[in-house]
Amino acid sequence: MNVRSIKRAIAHAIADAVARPVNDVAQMLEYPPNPALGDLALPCFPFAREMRKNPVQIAEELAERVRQVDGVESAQAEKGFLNIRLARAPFAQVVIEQAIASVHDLFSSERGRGRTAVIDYSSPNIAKPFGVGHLRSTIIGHALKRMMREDGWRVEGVNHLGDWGTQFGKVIAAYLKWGSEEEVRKDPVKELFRLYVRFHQEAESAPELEDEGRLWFKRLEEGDPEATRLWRWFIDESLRAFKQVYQLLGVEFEHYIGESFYNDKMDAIVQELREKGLLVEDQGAEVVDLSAYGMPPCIIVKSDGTSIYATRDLAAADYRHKAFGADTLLYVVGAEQKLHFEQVFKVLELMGRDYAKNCVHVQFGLMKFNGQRLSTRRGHVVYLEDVLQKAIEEARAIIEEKNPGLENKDVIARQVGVGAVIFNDLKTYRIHEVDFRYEDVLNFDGETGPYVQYTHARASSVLRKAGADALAWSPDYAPDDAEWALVFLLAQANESLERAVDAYDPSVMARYALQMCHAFNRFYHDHPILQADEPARTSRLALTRAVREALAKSLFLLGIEAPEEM
RNA sequence: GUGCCCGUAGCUCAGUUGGAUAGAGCGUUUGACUACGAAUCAAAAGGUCGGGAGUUCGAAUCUCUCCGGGCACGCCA
Repeated sequence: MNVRSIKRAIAHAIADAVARPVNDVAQMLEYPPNPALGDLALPCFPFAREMRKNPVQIAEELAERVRQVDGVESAQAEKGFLNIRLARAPFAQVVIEQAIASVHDLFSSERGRGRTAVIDYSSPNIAKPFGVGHLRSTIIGHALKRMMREDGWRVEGVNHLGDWGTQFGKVIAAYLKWGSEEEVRKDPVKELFRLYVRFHQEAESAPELEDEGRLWFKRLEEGDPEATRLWRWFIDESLRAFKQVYQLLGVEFEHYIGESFYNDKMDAIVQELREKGLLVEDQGAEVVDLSAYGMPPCIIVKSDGTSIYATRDLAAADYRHKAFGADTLLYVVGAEQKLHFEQVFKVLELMGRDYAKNCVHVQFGLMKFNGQRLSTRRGHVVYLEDVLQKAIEEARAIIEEKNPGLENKDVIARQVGVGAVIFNDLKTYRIHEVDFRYEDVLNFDGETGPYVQYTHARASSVLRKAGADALAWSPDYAPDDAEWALVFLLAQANESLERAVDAYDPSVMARYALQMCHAFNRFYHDHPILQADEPARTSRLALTRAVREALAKSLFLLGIEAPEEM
C-alpha cells in the first residue's frame, strides 16, 4: 500500500467522467500546498474547456464519485480544486505493517527487474591525489548504484582508473628528471603529484618538456621496459592509497578496470570505423566528422599515432555491453566533459550500437573550495582524506561533549563524520556547483547527515527501551496530524526512490530523508511514546519502528551508515 | 564569438511534466531539558523568484530578449 495505489483508485473512479485515461488523471493528483486543505488535490481547471462546465461545478460532481472510493474519508470541492482526505487509521495500519515487514517493498516496485546497468564512477587518475573534487563522482555513483539496485536493477560499478594517457608520459619524464625511488616510497601519491605539478610549472617556460612527456607516453604504448616498470609501480602505489579512502567512505566497486585495459581493444574499433566509412583524415589525425550533428569532430587517432580517450571510451562501452550484459551505461563524470560524451555516444550510434540510446552522462557541477576553483595541475588540491579526518575529529569532539559514556566512540565518530561529508554533498541537486566550505561541512545541525543519523538513533533508542513487543498500528487509534504526516510520508517512499532514479539524482532521496526526520522530531517532541496509554502506545511504537526502518534504508541508499547510538 | 548549465530570503538550497498564501536549513533574536536522546523542537525577522516582454483561467515553472556567473568549443581526461 502506498499513496500511488490510492491515487490510482481515485483516478479510476473519475477517469470516464472527465474523459481522460486513468494514468493521466492519477498523474494530475497533487499534494496541496497546505496539509490543512487535504491529503491530495485535483485541480479541475484543465477539464473545464472540453467539458464546457466551470471548474467549480466539475469539482463538485467529481467529489460525489471520489467519496465512494475505498480508503477515501472525504472529498471537498473548493475553488475549482477537489480536495481529498484519506481514511487515516486503516491506511496507517497497512503502511506501517508493510514498513516493518519489508521496507524494501515500501520503497520499491522493482521497476528495473531484468535490466542491467554499468555505472562508471569515481575513476581517479593514477599518480594524482584523491582530492575533494573526486568526492562527487564517487558518492553520487555509489548512491545511484544502491538506489537502482533497490529499484530492481542489476548494477555493476566500475572504477575506470585513469592509468593511461599522455599524463603518464609526463609523470615518467618528471620522475626521471627530478625524482628518486626513495622519495616516492616515503609518500607515493604526494611525491608523484609534486613531480607532476613541477612538470607543468617548468613546462611553461620550457615548452619542449611537453614533447618529452609525449615521447615517454609513446614509449609506454610501444612497450618500453623502463616506462612499463615505472608505470606499474605508480599504479600499485596509487591504488593502495585510493583503496584506503574508499574504505573510509564505505564505497565499493565490482570492478577496477583501468583505461590501459582497453589498449588491445582499440584497434578493432578503429578498424570498424574505417570499414564503415566513418573515419576521415584531418590535419594528420583520424577523426569522425560530426558536423552534421552540430558537433566538432571526434578524434580517434592522434597525428602521432597514439591513442586518445575517446577511442578508449568507445572500446570500454562495447566491453561493458558485452562482458556485463549491460543494456544501460551510466557515466558519473563532471559537466565539463559534456561535449566529449555527446560525441562518444553519437559515434556509438553511428556504429550501429543499439545500446547507444541508453548511454547517459550523469553530469555534475564543479566543486570549488572556499569559492576558488580547484586545479590539480597547479597543485591546488584539498585531500579528501584530510577532509574526512577533520570531520571525524569534529564528530569525536561532539560525542565527548554530548555522550561521553558512548561505547565504540571511534567507530561512531567515523560513521558520523564521514556521513556528514557525504550527506553535505548529496543533498544538493547534482548539476549545481558546490562550494566546499569547512564551516558548512563541519556543522552538524540542521539539514545534515548527523541530523538524519541522530533521528535514526533517537528512534532506535526508544525501540530499545520498549523491548521486543510485536508492533502494529491499532485500527482503533486515529492518527492526529503529526502522526498522519509521518504515515503519509512513509507511503511516498516509492515515489521518492523512483524520482531519484529517474533523475539520476540522490538529492531527491536525501531531501526525502530530511522531511521524514523533521516530521518525526516534531512528533517526538510532543507525543509521549513509552508512557502513552493503549492503543496509542503500541501504535506510536509501531510508527517509530517504521520510521526507523525507512531512515535506515534512506541512509543506506545514500551510502551512509546508520548507527543506533551516537 | 558559438553552444550548454546556473540565477529564488544576508548565506546554502527546496519548489521547475504550469495550479491555491513561494518553503526549509544556516546565521540573527527569543522561548522549551526534574521529559522516551536539546546533534532536538517552537516562534520572530528576513522575498522586485536576476530585469523586461509574451503565452493563459492561472507563471518561480513555458517562449523571446537582455543582464550576471560558470563550463565547453581537435590531437589532456
